[in-house]
Amino acid sequence: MGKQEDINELFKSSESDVYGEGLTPKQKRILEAAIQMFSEKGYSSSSTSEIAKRAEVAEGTIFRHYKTKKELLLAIVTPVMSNLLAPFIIRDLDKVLKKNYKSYEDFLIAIVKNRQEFIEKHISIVKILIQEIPFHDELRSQFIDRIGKEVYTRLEAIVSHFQAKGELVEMPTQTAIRLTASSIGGFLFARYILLPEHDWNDEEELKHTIHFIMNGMKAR
Amino acid sequence: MGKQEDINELFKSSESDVYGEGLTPKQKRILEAAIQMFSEKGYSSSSTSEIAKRAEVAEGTIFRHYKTKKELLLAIVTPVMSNLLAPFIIRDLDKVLKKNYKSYEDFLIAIVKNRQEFIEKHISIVKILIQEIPFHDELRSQFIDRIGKEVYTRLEAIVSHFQAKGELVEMPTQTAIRLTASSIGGFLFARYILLPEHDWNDEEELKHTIHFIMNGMKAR
DNA sequence: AACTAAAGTGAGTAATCACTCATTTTTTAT
DNA sequence: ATAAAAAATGAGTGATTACTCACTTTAGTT
Repeated sequence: MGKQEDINELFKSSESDVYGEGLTPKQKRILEAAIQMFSEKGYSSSSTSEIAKRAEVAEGTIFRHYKTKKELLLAIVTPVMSNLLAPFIIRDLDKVLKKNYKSYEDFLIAIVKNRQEFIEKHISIVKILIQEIPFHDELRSQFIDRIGKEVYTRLEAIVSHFQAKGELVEMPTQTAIRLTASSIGGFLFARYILLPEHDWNDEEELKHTIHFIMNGMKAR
Repeated sequence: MGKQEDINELFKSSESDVYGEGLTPKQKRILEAAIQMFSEKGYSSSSTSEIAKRAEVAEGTIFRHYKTKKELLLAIVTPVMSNLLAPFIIRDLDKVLKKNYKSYEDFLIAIVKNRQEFIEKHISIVKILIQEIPFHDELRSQFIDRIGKEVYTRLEAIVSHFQAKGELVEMPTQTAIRLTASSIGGFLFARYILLPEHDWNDEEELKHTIHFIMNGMKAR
């Protein structure tokens, strides 16, 4: 059904390659098994002993690589958190906007298609992230401080940019961002979490969704 | 901060008054403690022993009233699930629509204000419901079969009604419902879950949100 | 007051939990 | 080939888990 996670690509090394460059085969199996279990049963209903069993590895091996169970969770979830919203964190955003996107609509289409690919590829981990964020302070503060605020700042700039061009109606940028994000987030949520088995026409739905946003906020 | 749950009102009796009419004082304290803990730490990270401690009750008392821990969860969550979407399940919907709401906009304003009150009152339990639905088959199937489908049918009728009046642009009703629900759900999510501490101007936000929906889907 | 049913108790149960560590196996460097 | 380092093991740890049960207390009825 869903595509397999590409463990190698996502977990290569956290920041630079200061940390070890590769993963042990068994370490990979541990991550795969943990991702499976966490997304199926939730973090705290998943026992390390069953993760070990699924990975066909001794339980001790898990704790050789990850000091605690929570560290294992963070190792899984942190890289997607960083990459999920990465496209929003760009230098010289203003130049990029002027060059690449002549309308808010173009910008939205590009960003959604791009993020949809990513989500599709890492849907299990995205699920875990969404599920566990409310219960782990480290996760929440990491998300809000490091990612959320930065992304929000960029989005503010983008919306202001197109408002100044007279393309979007004047309303608090905060509200504009919320409405845009809700519409797109609502689509992705319905598409991948609520009714993933439904027979979706992605192209068509995306078109409707973005037209809806544009009409809803169009300056007239 | 948040308002207290009104245990008495919500848990009076499941269906008719066939079941016992009231709750023991200790039973009430158990429910209050469990709601608190489940919403703070999640269902499976909450132990029955700590629930008992918070309720100042012997652990055995919990199991006198609820055979299992999961039965306790269902006792908490089922009544809000029923009441949350109850206003959508109305007989003679068409008459109600024609009499009470002359536009889709009026309908939306009424329904959102009504549901916002309910969510505000029972926000902890709504959180629990959202958190636990993915992990409990009984919950999910109950929600989809008994509530979801019925509500969806009504919404379909409502959207068709206003499309026929020429008020809404022609698009698949499914898509129209999704877009409407995303916009409103996005507001409620931001308002009560993502940034509950933010200084919200509810009236203003609601106005923007509904204008956004109306413009986005207006027939022109 | 006497009887009954329901409510409440808390010590006890087996199972499971995350995690440790002494030891063995495998990989790497020389 | 040999030594050193890293990876892997699995039996064992005390703590905690959901749940039971024989028993006591409370509430309601006559």
